[in-house]
Amino acid sequence: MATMKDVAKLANVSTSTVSHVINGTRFVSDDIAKRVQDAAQQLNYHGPSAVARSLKQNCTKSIGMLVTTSTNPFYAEVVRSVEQACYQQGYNLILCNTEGDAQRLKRSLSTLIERRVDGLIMMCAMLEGDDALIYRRLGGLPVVVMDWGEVDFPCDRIQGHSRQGGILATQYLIDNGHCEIGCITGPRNRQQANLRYQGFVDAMNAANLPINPAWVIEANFETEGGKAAFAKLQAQGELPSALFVCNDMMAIGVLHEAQRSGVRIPQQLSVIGYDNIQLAKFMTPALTSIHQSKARLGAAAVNALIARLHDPSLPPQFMDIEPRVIERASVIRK
Amino acid sequence: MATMKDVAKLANVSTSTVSHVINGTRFVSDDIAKRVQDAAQQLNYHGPSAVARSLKQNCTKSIGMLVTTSTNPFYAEVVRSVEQACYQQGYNLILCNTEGDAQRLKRSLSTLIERRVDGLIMMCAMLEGDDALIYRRLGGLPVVVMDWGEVDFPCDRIQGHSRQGGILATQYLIDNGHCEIGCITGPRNRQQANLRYQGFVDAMNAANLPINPAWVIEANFETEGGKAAFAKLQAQGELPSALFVCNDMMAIGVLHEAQRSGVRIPQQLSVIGYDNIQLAKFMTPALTSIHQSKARLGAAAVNALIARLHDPSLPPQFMDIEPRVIERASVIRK
DNA sequence: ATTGATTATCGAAACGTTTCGATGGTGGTT
DNA sequence: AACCACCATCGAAACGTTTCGATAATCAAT
Repeated sequence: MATMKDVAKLANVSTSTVSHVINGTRFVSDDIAKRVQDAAQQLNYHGPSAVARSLKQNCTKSIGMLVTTSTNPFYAEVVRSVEQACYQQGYNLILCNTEGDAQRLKRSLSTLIERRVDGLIMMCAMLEGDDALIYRRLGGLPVVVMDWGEVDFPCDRIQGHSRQGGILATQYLIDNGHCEIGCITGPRNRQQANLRYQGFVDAMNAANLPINPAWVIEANFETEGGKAAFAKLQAQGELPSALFVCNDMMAIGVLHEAQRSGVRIPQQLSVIGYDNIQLAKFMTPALTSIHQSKARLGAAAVNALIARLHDPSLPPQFMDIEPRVIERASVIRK
Repeated sequence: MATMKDVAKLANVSTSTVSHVINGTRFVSDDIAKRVQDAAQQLNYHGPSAVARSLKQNCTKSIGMLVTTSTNPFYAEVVRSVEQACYQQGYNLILCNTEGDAQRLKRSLSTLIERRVDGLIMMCAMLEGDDALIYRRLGGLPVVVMDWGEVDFPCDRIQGHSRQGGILATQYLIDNGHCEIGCITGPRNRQQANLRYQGFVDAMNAANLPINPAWVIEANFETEGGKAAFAKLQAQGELPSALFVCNDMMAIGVLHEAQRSGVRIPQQLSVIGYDNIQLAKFMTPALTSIHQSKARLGAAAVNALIARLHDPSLPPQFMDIEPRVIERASVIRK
């Protein structure tokens, strides 16, 4: 692959001149510029090597993203919007799945650091205990955290406004005349999962409705988990009249299991989900859900990162994206 | 960030020695090794800069992937398996969405080349006409194509065995006693879409069944497209007794629209999808589908790429992944 | 004529590694 | 004592850029 040197030699100018012509970074007389262009063309020179450039400029114009599983539709949509924002800002995205594996998270983090990404977006469970020492390695690398967990290193945070979302969902059920409301939560040790549940509690309390502990089930944010949770709920006897399921994937599992066991939704049981993934509207019945803009989440993360690149002294930023209810067919007025 | 030079200075050895100690690339006496380790620790040195290393070694240990939309569940699963394979082989994945935009494809391709990725995986519609000139830029960069389209530059190809899959799906419907079979295809200018349709035609012909052109509808592989296609089908009058929908996303649209307009599936209409995306089993009714292993597709692509890196003289490779029927509840025996 | 400002170009160092051909020291063989 | 082989380490060049200070030429003002 041809280099600037080659071009310079052929055009009989110095490499610096080539660099300036290619980048348009300072004035070069017309005929020399042309000579350089021609030489470049002739040698099939295509773009300065980003790796050499990065070495010299000490910045790679790339950002790393750690995500639990990029196939989860919610994550997938966020990843996509992150990539989109990167593209618009001239950055590239290096994507790493952790699959919930601490070892893999550590190794991926290390390679991202070695690759000298300019910043990091983390949307995955974080390391705890001794493993967390690895964050010391970051050495001032800007990080945006998009998910649960307390973090003991300085970073920016972008989140859905989960507590408010939980309230919104529950209130919506209440407003539709439901009093017996259950909740299928995500893993409660994850902050966002817990906040959604807290929102549920808040709304129930505010409405003076009792919470039946048998109707509160902790699951894993996966479809299978939702399925299992519903089976468990059903095995216990009496069903509530409505269910706040803390993400759409679990809600899909609930819908499926309900249908399988002859419980009609929404006639016998109303269900509201959370995340409003793209497929929610195509479920039968179409899933009522709490929408949080994945596009805004992703864009906000990238923007926060880049803002910090420009001014590393910025105080840690927190940003919540407002949720709202999307009414569809899985909740019935009682 | 500390460099090898710094470590070398502190440990009073040459940078080359540091390099060898860090990489374990040749014997170094114990005490010197220790001195180096200590110095590294003290300076908080973490890993050689991949960018400097890449510059010197002329290989980046990273591969680029161009994909139409990473949120599409099928693509998402393939991307994930690609990333997984990369991780296992010590590579990183730079992901770029094209969103079906030729301009964006071109720009992404350019930056990937400038970044000197070691190889490229393309799972997106390709450029045509003048734009295709850009492939000349590749200059010997190994490319694996995972999708439709004739390609006029040398590359490896990994694909689902779409024609066979189409036959499989159709034959399954026939085996279940269906004679009036329709087909909702993807965009026929895409090779894979067309092959699936061809498989449909093959199987129908082989069984001496007539193909009713009114029951063959071309759509766009999206949920909305499936929905629209079904609406169109229905507007035309008589429905077939079974439908081969050429991907699961469209099948989901069909299921949804059918339910909305009171057509019972599978009682009135059997449906078989294609791809067997993760959510297929959670639809109501659970979607019978043609499975193609996304994990194997992704792994095969990465392996082909890396094989070629090791031996660039390899002849172009073609690889098909075998499809098979996954029986669920959306097809009924007639 | 000298100086100064301006313009057009160049040359060399630097970025952080890896690599390869020295180099100097040690011990064993003749 | 001279030679050789081997070992541990070093030094310098190279990778492909960018950047900054230097240089040379032109022209205007003193």
